[in-house]
Amino acid sequence: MQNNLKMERARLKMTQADLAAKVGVSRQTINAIEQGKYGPSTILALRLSLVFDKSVNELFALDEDDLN
Amino acid sequence: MQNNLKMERARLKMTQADLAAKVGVSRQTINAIEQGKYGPSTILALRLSLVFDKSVNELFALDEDDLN
DNA sequence: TATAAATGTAAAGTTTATTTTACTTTTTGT
DNA sequence: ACAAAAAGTAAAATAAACTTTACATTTATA
Repeated sequence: MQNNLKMERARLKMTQADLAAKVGVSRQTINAIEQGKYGPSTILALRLSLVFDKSVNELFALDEDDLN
Repeated sequence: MQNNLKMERARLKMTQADLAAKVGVSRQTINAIEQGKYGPSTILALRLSLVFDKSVNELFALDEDDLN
């Protein structure tokens, strides 16, 4: 799964810690997701959607591996 | 977290087993999500988004409990 | 260029998502 | 009404998300 978190976060000039606090997870979780180590829960994706004012589909996309 | 899976699935006249097969999870997972027992991963939410041709934000919504 | 802030990373632990098996209840079709 | 299909449920197991602590590296700034 791909994502624009790093870009969107830069757009809002937020640090990983800022974002983590805003969506209620640890800084490491944000970091891991940005590094593509794993994907978020849908609840977290929706919270990020709120913060960035972008749909989950705009923030996250399936890549080849995820398409079946 | 709330969702319209049951509705959307009805719209496409699919059974829980059909849907499960199409998105690559077990029938019980679809059932549990429809019953609100837990939320899906973002990967699964995106796959459901594909099947129903609806955005993740249209399919799933945060409720009071999830808003902080 | 030194220091602070931000980011990356890793291991061990907890919680939540998902599977499998199996059974019960409800709905649909004849 | 009966049989078959679909949906609901539950327990035990595994996998994935997330936390905490701790430290190393990179980037920004005085």
